Amino acid sequence: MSKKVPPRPRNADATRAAILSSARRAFARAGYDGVGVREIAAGAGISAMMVNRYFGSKEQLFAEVVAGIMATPMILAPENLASRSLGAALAEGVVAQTASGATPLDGFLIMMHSASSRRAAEIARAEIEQHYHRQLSRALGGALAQERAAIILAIVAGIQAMRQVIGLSALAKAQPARLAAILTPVFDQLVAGPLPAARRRRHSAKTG
Amino acid sequence: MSKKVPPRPRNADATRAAILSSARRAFARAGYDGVGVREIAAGAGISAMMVNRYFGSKEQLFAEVVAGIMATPMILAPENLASRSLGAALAEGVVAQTASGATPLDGFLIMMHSASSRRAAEIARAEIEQHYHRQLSRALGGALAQERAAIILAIVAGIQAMRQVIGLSALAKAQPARLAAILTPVFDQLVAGPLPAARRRRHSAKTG
DNA sequence: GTCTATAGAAAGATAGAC
DNA sequence: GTCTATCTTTCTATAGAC
Repeated sequence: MSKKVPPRPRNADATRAAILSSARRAFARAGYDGVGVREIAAGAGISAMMVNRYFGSKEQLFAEVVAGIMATPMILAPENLASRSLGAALAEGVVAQTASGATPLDGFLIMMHSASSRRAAEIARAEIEQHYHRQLSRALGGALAQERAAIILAIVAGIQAMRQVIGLSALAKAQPARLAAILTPVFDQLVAGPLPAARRRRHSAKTG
Repeated sequence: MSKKVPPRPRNADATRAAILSSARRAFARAGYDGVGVREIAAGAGISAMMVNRYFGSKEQLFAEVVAGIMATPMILAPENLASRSLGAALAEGVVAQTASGATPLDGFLIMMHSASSRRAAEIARAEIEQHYHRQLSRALGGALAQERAAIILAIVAGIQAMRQVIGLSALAKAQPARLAAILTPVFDQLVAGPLPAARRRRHSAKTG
């Protein structure tokens, strides 16, 4: 063959974006350790070498992917939290967005799948605390706000994990409305927070 | 040196148990992909070759570790569920057992850390459904028992993940009593299940 | 039953041509 | 900017001596 393999049109921005997109999909599916740079490169339609040329290392690429995901608003974004009943918003949001292969929560998938890598877990923890936990703690306020926010995050992560990662039948096949009905009072309770002792026994007894 | 390296005393049962113990610790810490047979062997005080000699392959060793864990009762064992307030038992149990490097919940850690491996996820799902979810659904009873049981499992898994895998500060550093105080009403609500509409507002108003 | 030594595959990262 | 080819390391698994 006299004609060389036609080199890909040179476009740094497009290539960089293609790598990020491919990496996001790959990390969400198989985690940091479960995917190689060759596979990521193939998904972007380039050769393996380019990944390191653009991002320096697999680890730096992972960090950029995680940062990009954290920069996107999601269920716990302030807009959703301020608009209506927090409990209902959280319940409906988490049920809807963990249903199918919804991309908005790639972040949780990536973190779950990458948790076995020490470095990946550290990156995930830092980003979660900076973005989600900080925002949610402030939105909640009241006593034990940090602990309540952390527990809400843990519940969201647990639902995500059992539904999409493990694929627990009772969650994966459940009717969304039923799950939301179960979860709404749970989140409502966590949003309301511990009532002062004097009021504790009157909680939810208003119309009794 | 004329004296050879003294070979380890030959004891098949002890060696096998040592490998299983080391593997359990290693898998819980770093997941299926995150640990090599060399490391497992070192933890058992033997050479890497012995792992495959005893268990055939790394995957078979993993399967035996998981099976061994699932055979052991834990927080969700029927005894605990039947003894007292289910919500309080669940809350105190999960808080206490996710605190330090408690071994009883190695199972959750291993599954979380190994979730990126397709085979590991399948093993985990089958075992969870057969043991924990089945037991818990029966213990709960009532409407939507399967969904409620699955959500309880998801919450336990989420707390575990955020506390021990991710290491979210607000959970890792929190006082156990405070976490239990927040979680008890959450679990109580899930254990009680959705009340008939006529009774809903009287829930927890008994001694008011 | 246990060891040392190594085969064979796959990973991340790099060199140098075009 | 992109490629092919290769370096180096690390992994699982096996062979063969003692």
